[in-house]
Amino acid sequence: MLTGEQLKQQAGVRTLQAIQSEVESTNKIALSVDCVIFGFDENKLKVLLIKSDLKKYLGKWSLLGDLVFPNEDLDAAAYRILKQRTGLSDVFLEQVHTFGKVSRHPAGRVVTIAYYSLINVQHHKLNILDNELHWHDVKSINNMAFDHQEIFDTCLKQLQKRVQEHPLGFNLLPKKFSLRELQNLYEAILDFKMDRRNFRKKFFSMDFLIDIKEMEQDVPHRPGKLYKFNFEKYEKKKKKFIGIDF
Amino acid sequence: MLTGEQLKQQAGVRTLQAIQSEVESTNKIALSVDCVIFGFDENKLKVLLIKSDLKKYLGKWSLLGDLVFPNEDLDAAAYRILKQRTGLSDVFLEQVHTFGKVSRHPAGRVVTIAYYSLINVQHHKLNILDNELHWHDVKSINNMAFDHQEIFDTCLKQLQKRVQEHPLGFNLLPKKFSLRELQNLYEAILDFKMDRRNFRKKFFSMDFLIDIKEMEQDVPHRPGKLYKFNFEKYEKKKKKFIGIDF
DNA sequence: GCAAAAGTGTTGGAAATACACCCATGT
DNA sequence: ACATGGGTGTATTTCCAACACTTTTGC
Repeated sequence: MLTGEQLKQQAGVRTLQAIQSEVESTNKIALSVDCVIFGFDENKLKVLLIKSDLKKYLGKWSLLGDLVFPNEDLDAAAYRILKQRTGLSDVFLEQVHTFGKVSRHPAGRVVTIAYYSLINVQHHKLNILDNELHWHDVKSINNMAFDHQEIFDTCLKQLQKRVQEHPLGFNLLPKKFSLRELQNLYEAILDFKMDRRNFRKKFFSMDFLIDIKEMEQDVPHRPGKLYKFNFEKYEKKKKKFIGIDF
Repeated sequence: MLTGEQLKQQAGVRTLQAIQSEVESTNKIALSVDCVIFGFDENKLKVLLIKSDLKKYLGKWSLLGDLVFPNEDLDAAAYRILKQRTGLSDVFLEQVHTFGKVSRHPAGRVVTIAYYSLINVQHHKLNILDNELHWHDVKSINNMAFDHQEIFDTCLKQLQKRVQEHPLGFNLLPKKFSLRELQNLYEAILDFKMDRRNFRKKFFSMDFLIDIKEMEQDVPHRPGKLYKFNFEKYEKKKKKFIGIDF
């Protein structure tokens, strides 16, 4: 059992000076950010990975990440990585989970904050400079470096969940898209086929798709209408209670 | 524009030695864990807070937290805090989000990982040793120390969401509970009234409640049946697809 | 004219909602 | 007897799932 004083000592009832001295001395840990960058291409969900060059993980793929600078916000670090690797700003980014097992990194204690990001591959295509960087089909991902497999799995699950609750998916598509593309996207993310008629009914009944009076071009079949997502209208609607369901 | 070499340098394509030296030298940040500890008492959702003793936040309430030890897993740090403050082990704990604004803490750069925890107040009642520690009705929480208001709000929203999707709520109740207590719990967490008959129908149709053939004692009205939640049966059921809905 | 995907409605079942009365217990 | 909450059933509506044919375009 702890004495009251020890309890106070250990539990944060310290003077600012005491905390400051701890912060400045012993209890420091390296912090990194890792980004699971998703793209959608050829009707498949892809993820951008880089080859690890550490001997321990030679030839394995790893997520894009970097240490967080001491004077840098966490989100800013994630955006920095995205900018460096894809050339894109203003991309969708969401923090998912922080991974901090003591020995997760061979270089010492590194706690990493995982984000996932959704980008439009069309915009990005010309910006891959580094030939160690590749898009991978999410279905073929296994055996990554470090604990990146776990991080990736967690982020993919998060994406699958979120895409059903919020209109995130549109970040993976061009501004103008057909309903077929939208359905292909959902099928790729969730990994199962849906009924085409019910899918359309669902989205039309939400009433967030704007018919922009344009058609697909250069398709070898009847062209479909193109739509934009009405984010403003969506934002105005306050989120409803979903209901207990487990 | 960055050169290829700079890009490599900045983006993690470094030797292990280079990373090690960074990890060991400059890019270190203090890490803490903050716990939003929820309880349920007198039909109200409560949260356990401590009075801040920093001059800057004098008299304001703050979450229970502490720095993470360099050789300690993140979850272990959170459990340590819970054990110290409530005397309880084996409590429900879930990581929610990591907060890392550069100047969020007056003592320097401290990134904090927020958890929420659900405890059974009955078990805990005798273990509050520290008189700076108090249960607060969540509805009356405002103006906390540091950025703890934001952390608290985030965790409460997370709880509200999760409790609708998973059987977490039972962690706040005694092992044996009546349906009335269960409904009161949901109403307290979600902050609205539900129809009693439909609530019962819902839970009975899930078929996870075990009738333990006991009745409430010492109630000034007709006693209700007591139930336990069948976690094993729940675990066996694989999670279904929910459906697109936003 | 043929291949390929676009576009379109109906129906049946399941689940959610709204709603009112009798029952068991303590005082 | 009465006050309090326990326990139950039904009708209505809403939402979801299943399902097939005609149309438009490119080749």
